[in-house]
Amino acid sequence: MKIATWNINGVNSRIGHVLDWSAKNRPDVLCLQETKCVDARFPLGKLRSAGFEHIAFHGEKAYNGVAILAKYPIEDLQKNFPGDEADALRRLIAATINGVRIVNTYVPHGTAFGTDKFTFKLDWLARLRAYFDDNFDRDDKVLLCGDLNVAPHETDVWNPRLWADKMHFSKPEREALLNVKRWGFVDVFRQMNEEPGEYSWWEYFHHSFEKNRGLRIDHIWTSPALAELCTDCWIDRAPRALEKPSDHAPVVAEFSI
DNA sequence: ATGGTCGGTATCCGA
Repeated sequence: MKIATWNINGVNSRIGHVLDWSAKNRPDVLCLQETKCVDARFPLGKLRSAGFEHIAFHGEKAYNGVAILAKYPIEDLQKNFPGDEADALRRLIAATINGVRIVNTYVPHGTAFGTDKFTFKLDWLARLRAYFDDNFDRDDKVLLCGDLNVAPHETDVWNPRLWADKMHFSKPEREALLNVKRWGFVDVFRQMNEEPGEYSWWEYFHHSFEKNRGLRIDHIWTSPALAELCTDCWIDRAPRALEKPSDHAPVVAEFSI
């Protein structure tokens, strides 16, 4: 079973890239973030034609939005945290597919230190941890993926000294994300890859991609039980080099399921 | 260490 996560930065603007990449890489599940469209504008027909018979999505006008595209049936679909208001930002969608509980998230960016949006980011990550405490068992097959908007370790940042006090790598953000990880998650990308210089996001400017000045902020984390079944995990940089790319690259994991 | 660059239904905002 091949599961991928990709912040697409506008699913309608990037539909060609999604279709091409899916045809070539044939994921069984593709989790998208930043679809940036209301449900009525979600390109359901095109994605169904691409072989994703089972699709769940949860979007809003212009911002946020998450989706799960799958070749197997989707069970126990959940949108946002239990108890969220109906108008809460669309940042989480979860489903059980082939016995794997998949939680696809677009963690808040944070915008700037000292703002309400930064507090919202830290609070959201605390809620994410509580959500796993309340609803999940480490002995089950559990997978958290998405744009987690934090690079957890120095090897996940092209220049840790420069980024030490910047958004995505500040101490409070790293601590909040590592607190989620302490639920019991295994970072399956790091389980499979120890080398530095592997990133999933590069700024659009300063030729960041060409210089490989990026951050690893898109992740696939699993429960220990599922990590044992992981056979490979990689970041596919190819779509980031295309014309009009998303600023993020897909992260892919394979499991012997 | 900056200036720059995207998408959205937009002429700024969020990233």
